[in-house]
Amino acid sequence: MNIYDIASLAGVSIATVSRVLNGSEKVSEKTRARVMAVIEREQYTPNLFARGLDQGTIHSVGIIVPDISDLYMSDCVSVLEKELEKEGYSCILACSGYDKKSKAASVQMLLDKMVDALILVGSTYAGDGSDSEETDYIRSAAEKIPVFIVNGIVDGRNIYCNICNDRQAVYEAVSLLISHGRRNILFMTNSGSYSSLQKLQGYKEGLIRHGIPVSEERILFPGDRIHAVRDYLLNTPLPAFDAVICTEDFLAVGAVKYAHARGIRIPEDLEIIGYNNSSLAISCEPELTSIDSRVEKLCTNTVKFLIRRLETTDPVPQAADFSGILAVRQTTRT
Amino acid sequence: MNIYDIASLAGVSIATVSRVLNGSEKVSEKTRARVMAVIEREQYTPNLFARGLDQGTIHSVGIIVPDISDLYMSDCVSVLEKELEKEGYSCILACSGYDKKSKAASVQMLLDKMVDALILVGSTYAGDGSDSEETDYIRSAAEKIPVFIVNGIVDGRNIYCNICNDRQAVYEAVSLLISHGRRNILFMTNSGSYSSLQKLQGYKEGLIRHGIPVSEERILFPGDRIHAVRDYLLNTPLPAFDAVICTEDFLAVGAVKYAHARGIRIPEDLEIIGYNNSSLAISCEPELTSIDSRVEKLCTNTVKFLIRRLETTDPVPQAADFSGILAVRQTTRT
DNA sequence: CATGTCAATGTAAGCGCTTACATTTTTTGC
DNA sequence: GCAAAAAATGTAAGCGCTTACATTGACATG
Repeated sequence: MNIYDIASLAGVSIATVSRVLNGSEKVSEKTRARVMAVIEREQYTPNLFARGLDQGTIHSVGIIVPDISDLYMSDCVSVLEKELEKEGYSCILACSGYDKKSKAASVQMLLDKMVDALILVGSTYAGDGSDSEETDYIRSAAEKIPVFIVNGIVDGRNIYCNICNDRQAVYEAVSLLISHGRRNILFMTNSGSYSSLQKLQGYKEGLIRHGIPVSEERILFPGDRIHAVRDYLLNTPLPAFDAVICTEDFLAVGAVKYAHARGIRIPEDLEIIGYNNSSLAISCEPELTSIDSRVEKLCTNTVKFLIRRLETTDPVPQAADFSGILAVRQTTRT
Repeated sequence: MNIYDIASLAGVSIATVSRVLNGSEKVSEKTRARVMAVIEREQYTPNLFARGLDQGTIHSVGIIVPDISDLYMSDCVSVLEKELEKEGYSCILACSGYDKKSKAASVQMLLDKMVDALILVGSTYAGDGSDSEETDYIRSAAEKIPVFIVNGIVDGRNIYCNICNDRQAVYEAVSLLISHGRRNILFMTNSGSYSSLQKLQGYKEGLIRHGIPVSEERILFPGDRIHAVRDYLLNTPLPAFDAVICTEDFLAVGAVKYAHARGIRIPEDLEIIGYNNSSLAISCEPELTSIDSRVEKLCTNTVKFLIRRLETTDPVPQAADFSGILAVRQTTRT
């Protein structure tokens, strides 16, 4: 069943059917009704590829996430999909994994699918200083279609970033803990991503601003050496540390677990702050105080930028950042 | 840059370029090399829509999940995407929400996108008995393209289901608890989905087989009445219940929380079993014993069925079921 | 009543590919 | 060295749309 069939059934030309389909004005009410009736009756839907061939787009965008099982990323995808659907775009999902090679492969795969734009969730690893090498595949994709990054920064033409101001958020978290009398605050992270670095930066600034020296041994990377960190948390006599800021809620849950194992009271003897304010934060015991990284805001704004970029000629900001918000629960004092 | 450009740059006809592109045998090595060189140099990728127009497919499948933020579903999508990508199919994701209307809308949306098949994750609600009405939109989609269901059952032509034998898994969990001397086992669920009903069935069968009467007041639906359930768990004097089987890990985490609040010892006084063996199960304290619902197996098999259905004429089973496996951790005795 | 306007509709040329069929070139057997 | 077979390549007809441009016919104007 194609446009010719519909045309002959309705006794009009294909051009008229096409006009009805596309809501063009130049059709009399009478014919429009007749054609619509046939379309309805036959349950006709136009062939998307034919339309795409003519127009160069089928209104799809590629979304790349390293790991869709990650709570933060699935939250992002959830919001992105909802917003894009509203605008008539479909989402082609690619789970890239974390290494550069496979990310680049996912980008290429989506480019081949002729998506109108690319959304990358989660920042690139910038920790090793080879930032420019890490992101060259992004820049090269951006030569063809606009690229939008949620929670990461890559600069370049046709690349648009939306980030949560993690540095500021952690800075404020540190300040809060210090106002509670904490002096020995640990920082725990498991990645060298752009946002993790920002968080670390906020941590350091927070300490320094309050005259507390930064000690490298209070910065923990369980990803690298899970056992060392475990031993540290289980065996270091208090109050060698009296608070922990984690860059992921699940790290905070881990910290809670070790503290419980030692009989440390939370939040009296130890305050713990997680990150992302995920569902984990409210389903564990005690409920986690956590920094809300504004997923909803970041993602709706990303789609706003995307639509503006694709469908208007209005200028689109290269970057937007939003402030994190501390959701206070049971692992910090009030 | 299109196939004509490549053809003239390489000094051949477009048919030859097309043959090179599609790996057809009838091209001499010499010309193939020459054409490939030009393709490479110009970074040419064929227009997918043109190809799709001719062949009627661009090798995409629609995946519908009620909520991608749900751990179970994102796990499914992760596996599905990985497997489909291997086979050269891309995934168009739709987050449908839970109600029938919007599920039907998502189905229609993906049908319009001309996907080759549909994968529905999570069962339909069959709890109200109106199963046939609930699933008619699935059957009508199945008239056009094959539909694959992960963890749910809808029967009909061109519909293929992969499920975890939840009934059996819960039956075995109940048996285990009874072998530990438990008699007052609660069952907690938050949905009326097909799989929840199966779990409930397994629960009842387990009790009956061991001569324990089924008591309706031991079957809890926090979704319906969260406060009533909360009160029950917080105030009912033990040993009115001595074990809980939950149809979701997060329900189990909630149960742990209430038990801790009362100072109930786990697993000595109360054993708790969760479901899905999610990352939640290992990140909480104590770690949850949980029923593994075989997501990996279900999803890889779904893709296996799908590929066989789309690319061969071999018959494909209408349904496959796999057994759940109990992952024993700290919330049950050993 | 001839003519110009304008709204409604139709005609046909792409969009960039694949592929059946036609044509040319190479190989093979004698 | 030639005919026939085989291999390589080319030509052109779609695939199902959109849309610029052409045509038609109704109506108003002088």
